[in-house]
Amino acid sequence: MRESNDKSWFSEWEEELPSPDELMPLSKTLITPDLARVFDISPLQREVSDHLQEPVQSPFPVSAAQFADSGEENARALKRPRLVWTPQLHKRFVDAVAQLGIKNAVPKTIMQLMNVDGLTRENVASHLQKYRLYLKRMQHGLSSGGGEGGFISVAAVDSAAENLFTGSSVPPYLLRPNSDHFLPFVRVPANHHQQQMAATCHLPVGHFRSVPNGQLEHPLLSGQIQRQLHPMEPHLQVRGMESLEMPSSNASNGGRKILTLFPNEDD
DNA sequence: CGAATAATAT
DNA sequence: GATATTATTC
Repeated sequence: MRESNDKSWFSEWEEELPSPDELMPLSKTLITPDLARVFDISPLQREVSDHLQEPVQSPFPVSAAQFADSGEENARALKRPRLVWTPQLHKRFVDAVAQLGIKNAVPKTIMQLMNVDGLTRENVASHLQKYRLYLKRMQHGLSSGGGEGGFISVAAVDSAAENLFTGSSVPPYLLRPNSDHFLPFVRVPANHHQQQMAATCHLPVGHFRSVPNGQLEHPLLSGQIQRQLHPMEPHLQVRGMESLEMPSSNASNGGRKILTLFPNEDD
Protein backbone atom coordinates (compact mmCIF):
# COMPACT_ATOMS: atom_id res chain seq x y z
CA MET A 1 0.00 0.00 0.00
CA ARG A 2 2.16 2.84 1.16
CA GLU A 3 5.37 2.23 -0.66
CA SER A 4 6.16 5.60 -2.13
CA ASN A 5 7.81 7.87 0.44
CA ASP A 6 9.26 5.24 2.74
CA LYS A 7 12.75 6.33 1.86
CA SER A 8 12.64 9.41 4.02
CA TRP A 9 11.69 7.78 7.31
CA PHE A 10 13.98 4.94 6.68
CA SER A 11 16.89 7.32 6.30
CA GLU A 12 16.03 9.08 9.49
CA TRP A 13 15.69 5.81 11.30
CA GLU A 14 19.00 4.68 9.93
CA GLU A 15 20.68 7.89 11.07
CA GLU A 16 19.82 7.18 14.65
CA LEU A 17 21.26 3.72 14.67
CA PRO A 18 24.33 3.41 16.83
CA SER A 19 27.60 3.36 15.05
CA PRO A 20 29.44 0.05 14.91
CA ASP A 21 31.81 0.89 17.72
CA GLU A 22 29.01 2.02 19.95
CA LEU A 23 27.63 -1.46 19.90
CA MET A 24 28.67 -3.99 22.44
CA PRO A 25 30.27 -6.85 20.59
CA LEU A 26 28.39 -10.10 20.80
CA SER A 27 31.40 -11.79 22.21
CA LYS A 28 32.02 -9.28 24.94
CA THR A 29 31.84 -10.72 28.39
CA LEU A 30 29.17 -9.49 30.71
CA ILE A 31 31.58 -9.72 33.60
CA THR A 32 33.89 -6.85 34.09
CA PRO A 33 37.59 -7.57 34.50
CA ASP A 34 37.39 -6.41 38.08
CA LEU A 35 34.62 -8.82 38.92
CA ALA A 36 36.40 -11.57 37.11
CA ARG A 37 39.51 -11.01 39.16
CA VAL A 38 37.62 -10.91 42.42
CA PHE A 39 35.80 -14.12 41.69
CA ASP A 40 38.74 -15.82 40.07
CA ILE A 41 37.03 -16.27 36.74
CA SER A 42 39.49 -16.92 34.01
CA PRO A 43 38.89 -14.66 31.03
CA LEU A 44 39.15 -17.36 28.43
CA GLN A 45 38.26 -20.56 30.25
CA ARG A 46 40.74 -22.69 28.39
CA GLU A 47 39.74 -26.17 27.38
CA VAL A 48 40.80 -28.84 29.79
CA SER A 49 42.48 -30.73 27.02
CA ASP A 50 45.67 -29.81 28.73
CA HIS A 51 48.97 -31.36 28.10
CA LEU A 52 49.64 -33.83 30.81
CA GLN A 53 51.30 -32.46 33.90
CA GLU A 54 49.72 -29.05 33.66
CA PRO A 55 47.25 -28.20 36.35
CA VAL A 56 43.69 -28.42 35.18
CA GLN A 57 41.75 -25.24 35.28
CA SER A 58 38.53 -24.81 37.03
CA PRO A 59 36.07 -27.43 35.87
CA PHE A 60 33.09 -25.30 36.74
CA PRO A 61 31.03 -23.68 34.00
CA VAL A 62 31.51 -20.35 35.69
CA SER A 63 33.89 -20.66 38.50
CA ALA A 64 32.64 -18.34 41.17
CA ALA A 65 35.09 -19.52 43.70
CA GLN A 66 37.42 -17.72 46.05
CA PHE A 67 35.62 -15.43 48.41
CA ALA A 68 38.70 -13.31 48.77
CA ASP A 69 36.69 -10.15 48.93
CA SER A 70 36.58 -7.55 51.64
CA GLY A 71 34.82 -9.52 54.33
CA GLU A 72 31.12 -9.50 53.71
CA GLU A 73 28.46 -12.09 54.30
CA ASN A 74 28.03 -11.50 50.62
CA ALA A 75 30.68 -14.09 50.07
CA ARG A 76 28.79 -16.68 52.03
CA ALA A 77 25.72 -16.11 49.94
CA LEU A 78 27.42 -17.03 46.69
CA LYS A 79 27.21 -20.69 45.96
CA ARG A 80 29.47 -22.34 43.52
CA PRO A 81 27.89 -24.35 40.72
CA ARG A 82 27.76 -28.10 40.86
CA LEU A 83 30.92 -29.74 39.73
CA VAL A 84 30.69 -31.67 36.51
CA TRP A 85 32.94 -34.69 36.42
CA THR A 86 34.09 -34.60 32.85
CA PRO A 87 36.01 -37.55 31.47
CA GLN A 88 39.17 -35.49 31.74
CA LEU A 89 38.55 -34.74 35.37
CA HIS A 90 37.62 -38.31 36.09
CA LYS A 91 40.79 -39.50 34.44
CA ARG A 92 42.81 -37.32 36.75
CA PHE A 93 40.86 -38.75 39.63
CA VAL A 94 41.43 -42.35 38.64
CA ASP A 95 45.09 -41.74 37.95
CA ALA A 96 45.50 -40.12 41.33
CA VAL A 97 43.79 -42.97 43.12
CA ALA A 98 45.88 -45.52 41.28
CA GLN A 99 49.05 -43.65 41.97
CA LEU A 100 48.32 -43.23 45.65
CA GLY A 101 47.31 -46.78 46.27
CA ILE A 102 44.30 -47.86 48.22
CA LYS A 103 45.82 -46.87 51.53
CA ASN A 104 46.43 -43.25 50.81
CA ALA A 105 43.59 -42.69 48.44
CA VAL A 106 41.56 -40.43 50.66
CA PRO A 107 39.82 -37.26 49.54
CA LYS A 108 42.45 -34.84 50.71
CA THR A 109 45.44 -36.55 49.16
CA ILE A 110 43.56 -37.31 45.99
CA MET A 111 42.60 -33.70 45.69
CA GLN A 112 46.17 -32.58 46.18
CA LEU A 113 47.51 -34.97 43.61
CA MET A 114 44.86 -34.07 41.10
CA ASN A 115 45.92 -30.48 41.34
CA VAL A 116 42.78 -29.05 39.85
CA ASP A 117 41.99 -25.43 40.30
CA GLY A 118 38.93 -24.88 42.44
CA LEU A 119 38.40 -28.51 43.28
CA THR A 120 37.42 -29.04 46.89
CA ARG A 121 37.93 -31.96 49.21
CA GLU A 122 34.17 -32.38 49.38
CA ASN A 123 34.00 -32.67 45.63
CA VAL A 124 36.49 -35.47 45.70
CA ALA A 125 34.92 -37.14 48.71
CA SER A 126 31.58 -37.31 47.01
CA HIS A 127 33.04 -38.68 43.85
CA LEU A 128 35.17 -41.16 45.73
CA GLN A 129 32.11 -42.49 47.45
CA LYS A 130 30.47 -43.12 44.14
CA TYR A 131 33.63 -44.57 42.70
CA ARG A 132 33.98 -47.03 45.55
CA LEU A 133 30.42 -48.17 45.13
CA TYR A 134 31.13 -48.72 41.49
CA LEU A 135 34.23 -50.76 42.22
CA LYS A 136 32.42 -52.81 44.80
CA ARG A 137 29.58 -53.64 42.50
CA MET A 138 31.99 -54.41 39.72
CA GLN A 139 33.97 -56.85 41.85
CA HIS A 140 30.83 -58.46 43.06
CA GLY A 141 29.52 -58.77 39.58
CA LEU A 142 32.35 -60.79 38.13
CA SER A 143 33.73 -62.62 41.13
CA SER A 144 35.01 -65.74 39.43
CA GLY A 145 36.28 -66.14 35.95
CA GLY A 146 39.51 -67.83 35.21
CA GLY A 147 40.03 -66.48 31.80
CA GLU A 148 43.13 -67.27 29.98
CA GLY A 149 43.46 -68.01 26.32
CA GLY A 150 42.28 -64.85 24.61
CA PHE A 151 39.14 -64.13 26.53
CA ILE A 152 37.83 -64.17 29.98
CA SER A 153 34.61 -65.90 30.61
CA VAL A 154 32.54 -63.84 32.93
CA ALA A 155 30.73 -66.01 35.38
CA ALA A 156 28.25 -63.58 36.72
CA VAL A 157 27.02 -60.80 34.57
CA ASP A 158 25.29 -57.87 36.11
CA SER A 159 21.70 -58.92 36.30
CA ALA A 160 20.29 -55.76 34.86
CA ALA A 161 22.58 -55.91 31.89
CA GLU A 162 21.92 -59.58 31.45
CA ASN A 163 18.19 -59.18 31.45
CA LEU A 164 18.20 -56.28 29.13
CA PHE A 165 20.41 -57.97 26.64
CA THR A 166 18.45 -61.18 26.86
CA GLY A 167 15.18 -59.50 26.23
CA SER A 168 14.33 -57.79 23.04
CA SER A 169 14.50 -54.29 24.39
CA VAL A 170 17.43 -52.04 23.76
CA PRO A 171 19.79 -51.83 26.71
CA PRO A 172 19.36 -48.48 28.40
CA TYR A 173 23.06 -47.79 28.77
CA LEU A 174 23.32 -47.80 25.03
CA LEU A 175 20.56 -45.26 24.88
CA ARG A 176 21.18 -43.32 28.03
CA PRO A 177 24.81 -42.58 28.83
CA ASN A 178 23.92 -41.66 32.39
CA SER A 179 22.26 -44.84 33.36
CA ASP A 180 23.69 -46.58 36.34
CA HIS A 181 23.38 -49.89 34.61
CA PHE A 182 26.72 -50.97 33.45
CA LEU A 183 28.69 -53.68 31.87
CA PRO A 184 31.19 -55.60 33.94
CA PHE A 185 34.69 -54.55 33.16
CA VAL A 186 37.48 -57.03 33.31
CA ARG A 187 41.16 -57.24 32.59
CA VAL A 188 41.71 -58.88 29.29
CA PRO A 189 45.03 -60.11 27.97
CA ALA A 190 45.66 -57.87 25.06
CA ASN A 191 47.09 -59.16 21.86
CA HIS A 192 50.67 -58.95 22.95
CA HIS A 193 52.17 -57.85 26.18
CA GLN A 194 50.01 -55.76 28.40
CA GLN A 195 46.60 -56.24 29.82
CA GLN A 196 43.86 -53.81 29.11
CA MET A 197 40.50 -53.02 30.46
CA ALA A 198 37.54 -54.19 28.52
CA ALA A 199 33.88 -54.70 28.97
CA THR A 200 32.25 -57.95 28.14
CA CYS A 201 28.64 -58.85 27.96
CA HIS A 202 26.50 -61.58 26.58
CA LEU A 203 24.35 -61.13 23.56
CA PRO A 204 21.75 -63.47 22.16
CA VAL A 205 23.15 -65.39 19.25
CA GLY A 206 20.07 -65.04 17.18
CA HIS A 207 20.43 -61.32 16.99
CA PHE A 208 23.68 -61.44 15.15
CA ARG A 209 24.15 -61.68 11.49
CA SER A 210 27.34 -62.05 9.61
CA VAL A 211 28.65 -59.40 7.35
CA PRO A 212 31.05 -59.91 4.44
CA ASN A 213 34.21 -58.77 6.21
CA GLY A 214 33.91 -61.59 8.70
CA GLN A 215 32.69 -59.50 11.55
CA LEU A 216 29.34 -59.74 13.17
CA GLU A 217 26.57 -57.26 13.24
CA HIS A 218 24.09 -56.72 15.99
CA PRO A 219 20.98 -54.56 15.76
CA LEU A 220 21.60 -53.03 19.15
CA LEU A 221 25.04 -51.88 18.18
CA SER A 222 24.73 -50.80 14.62
CA GLY A 223 24.75 -47.07 14.46
CA GLN A 224 25.85 -46.75 18.02
CA ILE A 225 29.04 -44.85 17.65
CA GLN A 226 31.12 -43.33 20.37
CA ARG A 227 28.68 -44.11 23.08
CA GLN A 228 29.85 -44.06 26.62
CA LEU A 229 29.03 -47.19 28.53
CA HIS A 230 29.44 -46.14 32.09
CA PRO A 231 30.15 -42.85 33.80
CA MET A 232 32.89 -44.46 35.82
CA GLU A 233 34.62 -45.74 32.73
CA PRO A 234 34.17 -42.92 30.29
CA HIS A 235 37.02 -44.11 28.14
CA LEU A 236 35.22 -47.32 27.35
CA GLN A 237 32.96 -46.73 24.45
CA VAL A 238 31.15 -48.66 21.83
CA ARG A 239 32.75 -47.85 18.57
CA GLY A 240 30.49 -49.40 16.07
CA MET A 241 31.57 -52.68 14.60
CA GLU A 242 35.23 -51.99 15.06
CA SER A 243 35.03 -52.93 18.68
CA LEU A 244 33.19 -56.13 18.12
CA GLU A 245 35.31 -59.17 18.60
CA MET A 246 34.10 -62.70 18.68
CA PRO A 247 35.94 -65.59 20.22
CA SER A 248 35.26 -68.52 18.01
CA SER A 249 36.04 -70.97 20.77
CA ASN A 250 33.51 -69.52 23.14
CA ALA A 251 30.99 -69.07 20.43
CA SER A 252 28.24 -71.03 22.00
CA ASN A 253 27.72 -70.97 25.70
CA GLY A 254 24.07 -71.10 26.47
CA GLY A 255 23.02 -69.59 23.23
CA ARG A 256 25.02 -66.45 23.82
CA LYS A 257 27.97 -64.81 22.28
CA ILE A 258 30.40 -62.76 24.21
CA LEU A 259 30.92 -59.24 23.11
CA THR A 260 34.08 -57.51 24.11
CA LEU A 261 34.36 -53.76 24.03
CA PHE A 262 37.74 -52.15 24.07
CA PRO A 263 38.59 -48.65 25.16
CA ASN A 264 39.52 -45.93 22.80
CA GLU A 265 43.14 -45.42 22.00
CA ASP A 266 43.25 -41.70 22.34
CA ASP A 267 43.86 -39.99 25.61
C1' DC B 1 37.13 -39.65 56.64
C1' DG B 2 33.02 -41.89 55.12
C1' DA B 3 28.15 -43.42 55.13
C1' DA B 4 23.68 -41.60 54.96
C1' DT B 5 20.80 -38.39 53.29
C1' DA B 6 19.47 -34.11 51.03
C1' DA B 7 19.45 -31.33 47.06
C1' DT B 8 19.70 -30.76 41.98
C1' DA B 9 19.90 -31.88 37.41
C1' DT B 10 18.22 -34.50 33.39
C1' DG C 1 8.01 -38.09 37.92
C1' DA C 2 11.85 -41.07 38.16
C1' DT C 3 16.58 -41.61 38.22
C1' DA C 4 21.33 -40.15 38.17
C1' DT C 5 24.68 -37.02 39.96
C1' DT C 6 26.60 -33.99 43.24
C1' DA C 7 26.38 -31.63 47.83
C1' DT C 8 25.84 -31.59 52.69
C1' DT C 9 25.26 -33.54 57.05
C1' DC C 10 26.62 -36.10 60.97
